[in-house]
Amino acid sequence: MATLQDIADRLGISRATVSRALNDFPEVGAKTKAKVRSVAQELGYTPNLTARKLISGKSGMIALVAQGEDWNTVFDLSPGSFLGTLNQAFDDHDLDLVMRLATDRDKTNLYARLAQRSFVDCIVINSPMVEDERISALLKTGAKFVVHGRDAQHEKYAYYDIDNYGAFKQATSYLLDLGHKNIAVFVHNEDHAYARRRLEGIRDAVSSRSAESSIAVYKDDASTHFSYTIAKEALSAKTPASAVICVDGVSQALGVYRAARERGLEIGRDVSVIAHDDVLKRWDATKFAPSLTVVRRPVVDACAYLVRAVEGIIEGKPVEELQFIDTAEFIVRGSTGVYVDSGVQSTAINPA
Amino acid sequence: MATLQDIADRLGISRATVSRALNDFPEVGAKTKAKVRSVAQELGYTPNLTARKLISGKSGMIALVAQGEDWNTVFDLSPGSFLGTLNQAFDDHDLDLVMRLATDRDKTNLYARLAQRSFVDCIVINSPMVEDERISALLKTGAKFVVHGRDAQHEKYAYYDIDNYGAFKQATSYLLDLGHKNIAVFVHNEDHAYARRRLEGIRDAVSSRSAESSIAVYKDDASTHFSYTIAKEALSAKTPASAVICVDGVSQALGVYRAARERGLEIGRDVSVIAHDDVLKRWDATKFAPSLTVVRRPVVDACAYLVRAVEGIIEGKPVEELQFIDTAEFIVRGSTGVYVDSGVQSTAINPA
DNA sequence: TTGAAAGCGATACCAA
DNA sequence: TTGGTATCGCTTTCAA
Repeated sequence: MATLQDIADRLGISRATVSRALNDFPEVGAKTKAKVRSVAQELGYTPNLTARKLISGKSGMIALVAQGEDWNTVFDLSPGSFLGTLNQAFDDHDLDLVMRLATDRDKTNLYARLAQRSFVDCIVINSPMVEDERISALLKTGAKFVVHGRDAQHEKYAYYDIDNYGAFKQATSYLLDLGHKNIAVFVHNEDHAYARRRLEGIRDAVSSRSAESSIAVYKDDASTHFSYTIAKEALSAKTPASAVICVDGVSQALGVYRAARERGLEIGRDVSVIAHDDVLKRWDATKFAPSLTVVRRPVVDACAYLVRAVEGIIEGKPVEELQFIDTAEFIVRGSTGVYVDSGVQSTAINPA
Repeated sequence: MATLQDIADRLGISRATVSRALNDFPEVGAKTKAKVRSVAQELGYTPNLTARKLISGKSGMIALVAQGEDWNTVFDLSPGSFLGTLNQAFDDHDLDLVMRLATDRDKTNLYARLAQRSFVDCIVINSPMVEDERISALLKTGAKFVVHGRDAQHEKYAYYDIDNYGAFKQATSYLLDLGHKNIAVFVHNEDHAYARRRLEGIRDAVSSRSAESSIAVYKDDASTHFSYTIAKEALSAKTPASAVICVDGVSQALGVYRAARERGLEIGRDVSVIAHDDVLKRWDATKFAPSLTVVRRPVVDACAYLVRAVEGIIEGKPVEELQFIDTAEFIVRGSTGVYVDSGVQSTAINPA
């Protein structure tokens, strides 16, 4: 529990000098610095972040606040490996990322407390809803925050998002080009801003074509064994889907693969599948058989942008300079192929 | 950004009185309190936790620090629903739980910084190793911490643990009583203290019997599709296992069920399975077919104990009073039955 | 290059 | 019941 004063007493100098020495101020002489550092080491000194925060306003701690009843819910949307990368990115900039679960009870209250008066320098929230009250609350209190994703209601805040609309429009166009006419769309919750935008992209792609193609949206409550239940439905409908778009993530594709297998349908030939790639370690899109065509968020870039936005917010930059919309990659693999009439065998354009 | 002083100025009283009023001290009169509260409300006052922490030493924040490269690794050991319950328990005691991922780079350094000098009042770590350097580091710095689990090397710290040894000894005895002689044991990492203790319980149960029963331990690196690979091995060995104990969790049992099904073996009759129940929402032991016999940690109790230990540590109680070892329930369900000779059909003692 | 001293915003003790 | 004041540990002018 050594303090600056302890070091100062030991060396017979003032605590101001000790502070400057430890913070590597240029005016302090090399030998003074060395002496101070060695005593600091010896006493096991570590700066008291609380005192530092009180005077300088900075603690170096960032909070990621996730909304949900338990962490499983959160992780369904934002997988652990992403959070690991994010953690790393903050680490590299000497920022400590802590995570806080906000249950529905807290809702806006917690955010205000955390950001306005608490120890963290900035808070990060993710997966906003189309109309997100957390963002409203944070804006009202003048808190420092960054959003991973973007709602549809507010404008003046820092965010990083991908072009969900464009990416899913492109993916859908690709399916239409392959000749698919009945496309099933699986979605957990349309009130998530990202889901809404992806659906818009899908719908616009379809309606921009003159051909009589159509989509059927299936709600998927995330507890139905990786969308298996709705996949069975979609594949056995009166006009069965020849292609499925999984809006939320690759885990949904597991159910489609299983349902297709059970009906004797071959993925990539009889049924095409596209999913959003959440970069889950356990379900790697490239390990699917056949490998899965995906729309992918560039994870490392995303993390770098988020860190940049957080640093910008801390420095007080205008939010207009901290709004990033990235393009998502569309990666064609083996799970998509040209449409073939049901019952008719045909060669697919899959890679071997 | 109103401060105590702002409220005091407004009312023409001292900031000491305002502080007492807001903290509901008995000596402050009812009407003074009312006036103070109304002005506080009006100005949107919220206490500055940083200042409070500096003087009182308390912020009301607790950090759960988990070791692992990413959160997936962590969640494999400590599932999200448990953390949700824990979060709730701290909430109920007006404590904020934040989570921090510690990668191997940080290791002991982070713990020292976080606990000794930082904003949190206490830190919680979980799943300690048999010899855990985090505990060493925390003890050395005199930090306030609580362990979920218990290592085998240190003594004087607060913890909550279940009787892993006793529970798995009981479970193994049960299998032996049913006549099983070749028992396979699946384990991720024997260096985890809980795994070590469970294995000891299993071994002691076996060696306390005169009969010639034996166990075979299979290492399971958690990436092998829910232990399917080692399950195939265990069931097709020269002397195949008639019973499997999954040390780490119910997800391992998925692989056993699959491997058994593939070999035409019936779980609960040809192969008995016991797992530790990690209370994963997605893989509920009662939803297995047949339902899974488990050793179970009482989750709600565990959380309550952990909160109690944290509060005790904050109040400065001696750690000896904050060491809890709970019994784990052994719940017999349909996945365990009397041993039958291979090839011989027999009625099992399963519930219908 | 260094030291003295003024805060940061609360809490807590001692007087009144 | 209230006010004045020291304090928590640090950063940051202002002087020397």
